Amino acid sequence: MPELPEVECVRRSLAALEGASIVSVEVARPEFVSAETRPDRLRPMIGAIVDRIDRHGKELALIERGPRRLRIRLGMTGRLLLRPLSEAKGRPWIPHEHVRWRVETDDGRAWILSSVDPRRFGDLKVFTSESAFDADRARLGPDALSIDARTLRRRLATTRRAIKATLLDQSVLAGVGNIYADEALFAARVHPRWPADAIDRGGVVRLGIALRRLLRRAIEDGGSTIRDYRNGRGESGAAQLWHQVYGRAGSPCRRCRSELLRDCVAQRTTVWCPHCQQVIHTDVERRHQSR
DNA sequence: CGGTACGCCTGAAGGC
DNA sequence: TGCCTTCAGGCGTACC
Repeated sequence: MPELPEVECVRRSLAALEGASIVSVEVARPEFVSAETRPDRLRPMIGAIVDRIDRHGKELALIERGPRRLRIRLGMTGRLLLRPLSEAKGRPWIPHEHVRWRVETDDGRAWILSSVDPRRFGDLKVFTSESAFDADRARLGPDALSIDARTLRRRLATTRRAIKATLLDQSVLAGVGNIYADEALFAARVHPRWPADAIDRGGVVRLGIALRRLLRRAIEDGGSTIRDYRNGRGESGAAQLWHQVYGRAGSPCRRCRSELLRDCVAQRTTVWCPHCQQVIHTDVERRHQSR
Protein backbone atom coordinates (compact mmCIF):
# COMPACT_ATOMS: atom_id res chain seq x y z
CA MET A 1 0.00 0.00 0.00
CA PRO A 2 2.09 2.87 1.16
CA GLU A 3 5.20 4.46 -0.29
CA LEU A 4 7.09 7.40 1.17
CA PRO A 5 4.37 10.07 0.70
CA GLU A 6 1.64 7.90 2.18
CA VAL A 7 3.80 6.89 5.14
CA GLU A 8 4.73 10.54 5.73
CA CYS A 9 1.03 11.48 5.74
CA VAL A 10 0.36 8.71 8.25
CA ARG A 11 3.24 10.00 10.38
CA ARG A 12 1.83 13.52 10.42
CA SER A 13 -1.60 12.24 11.34
CA LEU A 14 -0.17 10.60 14.47
CA ALA A 15 1.25 13.81 16.00
CA ALA A 16 -1.30 13.67 18.82
CA LEU A 17 0.63 10.75 20.31
CA GLU A 18 3.55 12.99 21.29
CA GLY A 19 3.84 13.12 25.06
CA ALA A 20 1.58 10.11 25.57
CA SER A 21 2.71 7.19 27.68
CA ILE A 22 2.29 3.63 26.41
CA VAL A 23 0.10 1.52 28.68
CA SER A 24 -0.25 -1.63 26.60
CA VAL A 25 0.68 -3.20 23.28
CA GLU A 26 -1.65 -6.03 22.28
CA VAL A 27 -1.76 -8.41 19.33
CA ALA A 28 -5.12 -9.71 18.15
CA ARG A 29 -3.94 -13.05 16.72
CA PRO A 30 -0.40 -13.84 17.86
CA GLU A 31 -0.35 -16.93 15.65
CA PHE A 32 -0.73 -14.63 12.63
CA VAL A 33 2.34 -12.46 13.19
CA SER A 34 6.09 -12.90 12.82
CA ALA A 35 8.30 -13.67 15.82
CA GLU A 36 9.28 -10.03 16.26
CA THR A 37 5.68 -8.91 16.45
CA ARG A 38 4.70 -11.37 19.19
CA PRO A 39 3.32 -9.91 22.43
CA ASP A 40 6.33 -10.92 24.56
CA ARG A 41 8.65 -9.06 22.18
CA LEU A 42 6.48 -5.93 22.26
CA ARG A 43 5.98 -5.77 26.03
CA PRO A 44 9.28 -3.90 26.63
CA MET A 45 7.68 -0.79 25.06
CA ILE A 46 5.25 -0.44 27.94
CA GLY A 47 5.98 2.67 30.00
CA ALA A 48 7.64 4.53 27.14
CA ILE A 49 6.69 8.21 26.76
CA VAL A 50 6.38 9.08 23.09
CA ASP A 51 8.75 11.85 22.10
CA ARG A 52 7.90 11.80 18.40
CA ILE A 53 7.01 9.64 15.42
CA ASP A 54 9.87 9.35 12.99
CA ARG A 55 9.99 8.17 9.36
CA HIS A 56 12.76 6.93 7.13
CA GLY A 57 11.77 5.71 3.69
CA LYS A 58 8.61 3.65 4.17
CA GLU A 59 9.31 2.83 7.83
CA LEU A 60 7.79 4.58 10.82
CA ALA A 61 9.32 4.55 14.29
CA LEU A 62 7.81 5.53 17.58
CA ILE A 63 10.67 7.22 19.46
CA GLU A 64 10.51 7.43 23.24
CA ARG A 65 12.27 9.91 25.53
CA GLY A 66 14.85 7.24 26.18
CA PRO A 67 16.51 4.45 24.20
CA ARG A 68 13.47 2.41 23.20
CA ARG A 69 12.05 2.47 19.66
CA LEU A 70 9.08 0.75 18.05
CA ARG A 71 9.52 0.22 14.31
CA ILE A 72 6.27 0.09 12.32
CA ARG A 73 6.10 -1.24 8.76
CA LEU A 74 2.83 -1.18 6.88
CA GLY A 75 3.60 -3.65 4.08
CA MET A 76 1.15 -3.61 1.19
CA THR A 77 -2.17 -3.21 2.96
CA GLY A 78 -1.29 -1.97 6.44
CA ARG A 79 -3.39 0.89 7.75
CA LEU A 80 -3.11 2.71 11.07
CA LEU A 81 -6.00 4.30 12.87
CA LEU A 82 -5.60 6.72 15.79
CA ARG A 83 -8.65 7.53 17.86
CA PRO A 84 -9.32 8.79 21.37
CA LEU A 85 -9.73 6.10 23.99
CA SER A 86 -13.16 7.53 24.88
CA GLU A 87 -14.43 6.58 21.42
CA ALA A 88 -13.14 3.07 21.89
CA LYS A 89 -14.85 2.50 25.24
CA GLY A 90 -16.61 -0.83 25.35
CA ARG A 91 -15.12 -1.66 21.96
CA PRO A 92 -11.50 -2.36 22.73
CA TRP A 93 -10.84 -3.60 19.20
CA ILE A 94 -12.09 -1.68 16.20
CA PRO A 95 -14.82 -3.61 14.40
CA HIS A 96 -12.78 -4.97 11.53
CA GLU A 97 -11.86 -8.59 10.89
CA HIS A 98 -8.29 -7.71 9.89
CA VAL A 99 -7.27 -5.72 12.94
CA ARG A 100 -3.78 -6.92 13.93
CA TRP A 101 -2.49 -4.97 16.94
CA ARG A 102 -3.18 -1.95 19.06
CA VAL A 103 -1.23 0.40 21.30
CA GLU A 104 -3.05 2.10 24.17
CA THR A 105 -1.79 5.26 25.87
CA ASP A 106 -2.59 6.62 29.32
CA ASP A 107 -5.41 8.69 30.74
CA GLY A 108 -3.67 12.03 30.31
CA ARG A 109 -3.40 11.54 26.58
CA ALA A 110 -5.64 8.54 26.06
CA TRP A 111 -5.38 7.17 22.55
CA ILE A 112 -5.73 3.87 20.78
CA LEU A 113 -3.46 3.28 17.81
CA SER A 114 -4.69 0.27 15.84
CA SER A 115 -3.47 -1.56 12.77
CA VAL A 116 -5.67 -3.11 10.10
CA ASP A 117 -3.68 -5.21 7.64
CA PRO A 118 -5.54 -7.80 5.53
CA ARG A 119 -2.48 -9.28 3.82
CA ARG A 120 -0.35 -9.26 6.98
CA PHE A 121 2.82 -8.09 5.25
CA GLY A 122 3.30 -5.36 7.85
CA ASP A 123 5.08 -5.85 11.17
CA LEU A 124 6.24 -4.31 14.44
CA LYS A 125 9.67 -4.57 16.01
CA VAL A 126 10.94 -3.28 19.33
CA PHE A 127 14.50 -2.03 19.81
CA THR A 128 15.69 -1.51 23.37
CA SER A 129 18.87 0.36 22.50
CA GLU A 130 19.58 3.24 20.14
CA SER A 131 22.54 1.39 18.69
CA ALA A 132 20.40 -1.62 17.74
CA PHE A 133 17.86 0.71 16.16
CA ASP A 134 20.53 2.61 14.25
CA ALA A 135 22.07 -0.64 13.04
CA ASP A 136 18.68 -1.71 11.70
CA ARG A 137 18.23 1.67 10.00
CA ALA A 138 21.59 1.23 8.32
CA ARG A 139 19.94 -1.33 6.00
CA LEU A 140 18.27 1.61 4.31
CA GLY A 141 19.80 4.11 1.94
CA PRO A 142 19.22 7.86 2.30
CA ASP A 143 15.62 9.05 2.47
CA ALA A 144 14.31 9.77 -1.03
CA LEU A 145 12.52 12.96 0.02
CA SER A 146 15.73 14.88 0.58
CA ILE A 147 18.07 13.15 -1.84
CA ASP A 148 20.56 15.48 -3.52
CA ALA A 149 21.92 15.03 -7.05
CA ARG A 150 25.44 14.26 -5.88
CA THR A 151 24.41 11.48 -3.50
CA LEU A 152 21.99 10.06 -6.05
CA ARG A 153 24.69 9.99 -8.73
CA ARG A 154 27.12 8.22 -6.41
CA ARG A 155 24.49 5.65 -5.42
CA LEU A 156 23.36 4.89 -8.95
CA ALA A 157 26.93 4.55 -10.20
CA THR A 158 27.45 1.39 -8.14
CA THR A 159 25.24 -0.97 -10.16
CA ARG A 160 24.47 -2.02 -13.71
CA ARG A 161 20.96 -3.12 -12.78
CA ALA A 162 17.96 -1.54 -14.49
CA ILE A 163 17.23 1.89 -13.04
CA LYS A 164 13.70 0.80 -12.09
CA ALA A 165 15.04 -2.11 -10.01
CA THR A 166 17.63 0.20 -8.46
CA LEU A 167 15.06 2.82 -7.43
CA LEU A 168 12.99 0.08 -5.76
CA ASP A 169 16.01 -1.18 -3.81
CA GLN A 170 15.57 0.33 -0.35
CA SER A 171 19.26 -0.09 0.45
CA VAL A 172 20.11 2.29 -2.40
CA LEU A 173 17.38 4.86 -1.77
CA ALA A 174 14.65 4.57 0.86
CA GLY A 175 11.01 5.32 0.20
CA VAL A 176 10.34 4.79 -3.50
CA GLY A 177 7.86 2.07 -4.45
CA ASN A 178 6.26 0.98 -7.69
CA ILE A 179 4.05 4.03 -8.22
CA TYR A 180 6.60 6.78 -7.67
CA ALA A 181 9.39 4.84 -9.43
CA ASP A 182 7.36 4.84 -12.65
CA GLU A 183 6.22 8.43 -12.17
CA ALA A 184 9.73 9.72 -11.50
CA LEU A 185 11.22 7.86 -14.48
CA PHE A 186 8.55 9.35 -16.73
CA ALA A 187 9.09 12.86 -15.36
CA ALA A 188 12.86 12.51 -15.83
CA ARG A 189 12.38 10.90 -19.28
CA VAL A 190 14.50 7.92 -18.36
CA HIS A 191 13.68 4.43 -19.66
CA PRO A 192 12.98 1.98 -16.79
CA ARG A 193 15.42 -0.63 -18.17
CA TRP A 194 18.33 1.73 -18.58
CA PRO A 195 21.32 0.51 -16.53
CA ALA A 196 21.62 2.69 -13.43
CA ASP A 197 25.32 3.36 -13.93
CA ALA A 198 24.83 4.34 -17.57
CA ILE A 199 22.47 7.27 -17.05
CA ASP A 200 24.17 10.48 -18.06
CA ARG A 201 24.62 13.37 -15.65
CA GLY A 202 21.61 15.24 -17.02
CA GLY A 203 19.41 12.21 -16.54
CA VAL A 204 20.47 11.77 -12.93
CA VAL A 205 19.84 15.46 -12.24
CA ARG A 206 16.36 15.20 -13.79
CA LEU A 207 15.68 12.07 -11.75
CA GLY A 208 16.71 13.76 -8.51
CA ILE A 209 14.52 16.77 -9.23
CA ALA A 210 11.61 14.54 -10.24
CA LEU A 211 11.84 12.43 -7.09
CA ARG A 212 11.91 15.37 -4.71
CA ARG A 213 9.19 17.23 -6.57
CA LEU A 214 6.82 14.28 -6.98
CA LEU A 215 7.21 13.03 -3.41
CA ARG A 216 6.69 16.50 -1.94
CA ARG A 217 3.67 17.15 -4.10
CA ALA A 218 2.18 13.77 -3.24
CA ILE A 219 2.59 14.53 0.47
CA GLU A 220 0.83 17.90 0.02
CA ASP A 221 -2.02 16.06 -1.69
CA GLY A 222 -2.35 13.53 1.12
CA GLY A 223 -0.75 10.58 -0.72
CA SER A 224 -2.12 8.31 -3.45
CA THR A 225 -5.26 6.34 -2.67
CA ILE A 226 -5.42 3.59 -5.30
CA ARG A 227 -7.57 1.25 -3.31
CA ASP A 228 -7.44 1.33 0.44
CA TYR A 229 -4.82 3.82 1.61
CA ARG A 230 -5.94 6.10 4.47
CA ASN A 231 -4.02 8.18 6.98
CA GLY A 232 -4.39 7.81 10.77
CA ARG A 233 -7.64 9.77 10.73
CA GLY A 234 -9.14 7.60 8.00
CA GLU A 235 -8.73 10.26 5.30
CA SER A 236 -7.84 9.28 1.72
CA GLY A 237 -5.37 11.10 -0.55
CA ALA A 238 -5.69 12.75 -3.94
CA ALA A 239 -2.24 12.33 -5.52
CA GLN A 240 -3.50 9.50 -7.72
CA LEU A 241 -5.43 12.10 -9.71
CA TRP A 242 -2.27 13.45 -11.33
CA HIS A 243 -0.40 10.20 -12.04
CA GLN A 244 1.05 10.30 -15.55
CA VAL A 245 1.84 6.61 -16.14
CA TYR A 246 1.02 4.38 -13.14
CA GLY A 247 -2.12 2.39 -13.93
CA ARG A 248 -2.41 3.99 -17.40
CA ALA A 249 -0.97 1.27 -19.67
CA GLY A 250 -2.66 1.37 -23.08
CA SER A 251 -3.77 4.97 -22.60
CA PRO A 252 -2.19 7.89 -24.48
CA CYS A 253 0.85 9.61 -22.99
CA ARG A 254 -0.23 12.97 -21.59
CA ARG A 255 2.83 14.57 -23.12
CA CYS A 256 3.04 13.07 -26.64
CA ARG A 257 -0.12 10.94 -27.05
CA SER A 258 1.87 7.74 -27.77
CA GLU A 259 0.32 4.61 -26.30
CA LEU A 260 1.87 3.85 -22.90
CA LEU A 261 3.50 0.42 -22.70
CA ARG A 262 3.42 -2.09 -19.88
CA ASP A 263 5.91 -4.82 -19.07
CA CYS A 264 7.48 -6.56 -16.11
CA VAL A 265 10.71 -4.96 -14.84
CA ALA A 266 12.24 -6.05 -11.53
CA GLN A 267 9.25 -8.40 -11.03
CA ARG A 268 6.92 -5.40 -10.92
CA THR A 269 4.43 -4.09 -13.43
CA THR A 270 6.07 -1.14 -15.13
CA VAL A 271 4.42 1.46 -17.36
CA TRP A 272 6.32 3.91 -19.53
CA CYS A 273 6.09 6.01 -22.67
CA PRO A 274 8.11 4.52 -25.53
CA HIS A 275 8.52 7.94 -27.12
CA CYS A 276 9.27 10.20 -24.13
CA GLN A 277 11.43 7.61 -22.35
CA GLN A 278 13.34 5.90 -25.13
CA VAL A 279 17.05 6.85 -24.96
CA ILE A 280 17.95 3.18 -25.19
CA HIS A 281 20.60 2.06 -27.64
CA THR A 282 22.84 -0.18 -25.57
CA ASP A 283 23.58 -3.86 -26.02
CA VAL A 284 21.88 -4.51 -22.70
CA GLU A 285 18.58 -3.26 -24.04
CA ARG A 286 18.89 -5.07 -27.39
CA ARG A 287 19.30 -8.30 -25.49
CA HIS A 288 16.18 -7.53 -23.49
CA GLN A 289 14.17 -6.72 -26.58
CA SER A 290 15.19 -9.85 -28.47
CA ARG A 291 13.85 -12.07 -25.71
C1' DC B 1 28.73 -11.33 -3.97
C1' DG B 2 25.35 -9.23 -7.04
C1' DG B 3 21.23 -10.14 -8.99
C1' DT B 4 16.84 -12.62 -9.81
C1' DA B 5 12.78 -15.70 -8.61
C1' DC B 6 9.61 -16.87 -5.31
C1' DG B 7 6.68 -16.97 -1.38
C1' DC B 8 4.10 -14.78 2.05
C1' DC B 9 -1.47 -13.31 2.45
C1' DT B 10 -6.26 -11.51 1.24
C1' DG B 11 -9.54 -9.30 -1.73
C1' DA B 12 -11.03 -7.04 -5.94
C1' DA B 13 -11.90 -7.42 -10.68
C1' DG B 14 -12.57 -9.61 -14.96
C1' DG B 15 -13.45 -13.70 -18.03
C1' DC B 16 -16.39 -17.48 -18.90
C1' DT C 1 -24.80 -16.22 -9.98
C1' DG C 2 -20.51 -18.36 -9.24
C1' DC C 3 -16.12 -20.26 -10.11
C1' DC C 4 -11.56 -19.48 -11.64
C1' DT C 5 -7.52 -16.73 -12.73
C1' DT C 6 -4.85 -12.69 -12.34
C1' DC C 7 -3.18 -8.91 -10.08
C1' DA C 8 -2.06 -5.51 -6.19
C1' DG C 9 1.17 0.16 -3.13
C1' DG C 10 6.46 -4.66 0.06
C1' DC C 11 10.09 -7.33 1.48
C1' DG C 12 12.86 -11.44 3.22
C1' DT C 13 14.88 -15.57 1.67
C1' DA C 14 16.65 -19.17 -1.35
C1' DC C 15 19.24 -19.91 -5.05
C1' DC C 16 22.06 -19.06 -9.41
